[in-house]
Amino acid sequence: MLDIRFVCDNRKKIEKAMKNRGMKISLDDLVSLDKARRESLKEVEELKHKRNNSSEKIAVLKREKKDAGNLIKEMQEVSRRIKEMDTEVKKVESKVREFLLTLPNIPHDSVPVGKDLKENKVVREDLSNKKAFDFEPREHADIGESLDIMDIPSAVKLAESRFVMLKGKGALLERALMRFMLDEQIKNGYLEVMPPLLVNKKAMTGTGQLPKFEAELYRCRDDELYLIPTAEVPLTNIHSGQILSEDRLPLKYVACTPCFRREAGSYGKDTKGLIRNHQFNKVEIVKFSKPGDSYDQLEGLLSDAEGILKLLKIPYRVVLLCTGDMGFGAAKTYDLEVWMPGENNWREISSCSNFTDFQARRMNIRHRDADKSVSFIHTLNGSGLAAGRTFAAVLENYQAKDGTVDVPEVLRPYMNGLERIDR
RNA sequence: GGAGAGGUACCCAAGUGGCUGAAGGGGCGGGUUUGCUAAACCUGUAGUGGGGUGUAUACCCUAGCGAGAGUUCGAAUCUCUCCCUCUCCGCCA
Repeated sequence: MLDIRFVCDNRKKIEKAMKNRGMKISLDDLVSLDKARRESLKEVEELKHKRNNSSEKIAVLKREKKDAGNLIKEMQEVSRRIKEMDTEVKKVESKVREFLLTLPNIPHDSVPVGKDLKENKVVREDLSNKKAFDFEPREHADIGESLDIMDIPSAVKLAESRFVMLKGKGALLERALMRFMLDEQIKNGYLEVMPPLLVNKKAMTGTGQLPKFEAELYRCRDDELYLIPTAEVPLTNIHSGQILSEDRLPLKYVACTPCFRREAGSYGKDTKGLIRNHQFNKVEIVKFSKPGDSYDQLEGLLSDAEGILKLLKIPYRVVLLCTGDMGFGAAKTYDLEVWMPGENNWREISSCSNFTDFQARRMNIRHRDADKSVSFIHTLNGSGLAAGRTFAAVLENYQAKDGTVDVPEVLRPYMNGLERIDR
C-alpha cells in the first residue's frame, strides 16, 4: 500500500510508475476523494470539539442542580449531525483504502522499464558448473519416474493433477534439500521458524495476497483461514502492528514450509513434474530492514539464496526483472534462474524482492529512529530456494547416461552418505 | 463441542453514566539526599493514528479502556454482535 499523502502529492510520478508496470490508472478520483475526506473530517472534528465542551457544561449544570434542557436540546442536533458525518467519513475512508490496496508498489529507479519478461536484464551468470553431456539429457519428470522416486499417477489419484508424490530416495532427496538449505540460511544468520500453514485474512492482506489475488488461494470452507501460498505470509506478518527498536534491525527469519497455490489461469502450462504444482516445499528467507539500507539488504539476501546454488554446483544466472514483469508489492526483484539441460531452458528457482514500505504500511510495522521519530520499516523476502524446483534441477544437471543421478556432494551428509540414486 | 471467568497504558491493577482528557502499584526515565555492589524521597511516564496552524525547536483539535455497532447531550462504565485468553468438562495426535 502506498501512502495516501504521497500519492496525492506525486500524481505524475505514480501514474508514470503504473504505466511502466503496464497498468492504466487514473488518480483523479482518489485525489478528489481524499480532498473530500479531509474537508469532512475537519468539520466533524470541530463539531466533536463543541460536543465535548458542552457535555462538560451540562455535567456542571446538573451537578449544581440547574436546568440544562436548552443545551441538551441543542446538542441533540449536533450529535445527530456528527453521526451522519462520521458515517460519511468512514465510507470515504474505506473507499480510499480499497483503492490504495489495489495499487502496486512503485518500481525503484534501478529497475529497467519494460513490457514483459523479454525485457528483463541478466545481471550475472555462473556457468562454471555447466556440464557437457555426451548424450541427450532428459527432463526431470522423465528421470524421476524411471527411477521410481516420483509418482505422479498416485498423487493425482489422491488429489488431482499438479500434485506429486515423492518416494524412497526421492523423498530422501527432497528432505535433504530442505535440511541443507535451512542449515545454510541459519548459518547466514536467519532465525528458523515453523509457522502456521493456515493464516487469516488480515495476514493475507498484510503481505498483499488479498484482496487482489484471492483466486490463487486455497480457503477453508468453515473457517476464515487460508493455506499459505508461501512462508512469506506468516514470516512477514510476525511483527505486524509492532514498533521495532532500531538496534534490532535487520531481523532475519527463515522457514521451510509447504506452499499451496491454486494456479488458476495456468492450465496447460508446465504440466509435467515439479515445476508448477499446487503444493511444493520452499525455504523462504525474510528480512525486516531499516529504510535506509534495504537495497543493500536485498543484495545480501540475493547472495544468501545464490549461495545455495553455488554449493549445489548448479549453473545459474541472476535476472533483474523489468517493470512489466515484477510482482505486485515489489519495488525491485531479482530472479535466480537455473539451467535445466533436459529442458534446454532457464527456470526461475528463487525470487528476491525488496518491498520497501509497501507491506509494512499494510501491516503497520514501524521502527523508532535514533531521533525518536517513528517510520515504516522495509520488508524483503526471497526463496532460498524452492525445494521442488531445486529437486528438478538436481535431477537434470546430475543425470548420468545410464539413467542414474549423482547426489551433489553437499547433500550426501543429509542422505546417509548416499552417492548415487539408482533403481 | 458444553459450562464458567476474563480482556483497562511497558507490566499488574482499581474503576457500573458526567471533577476519570483513567486511581494505585511495579518497571523504566529524570532529580535530590545519604553514601559504596544500593536505599529513601521527589518527579515524569498515552505511546500512537488522523486533521489543522506554524515552521529548524512547536502548538491546537480529534480519536483511543479487545474489535465493531447501538442507547445517550455525554460511555471504560448500559445493550447487542464478533474476536481473543484462561479454568473445568468432553473429544483427540
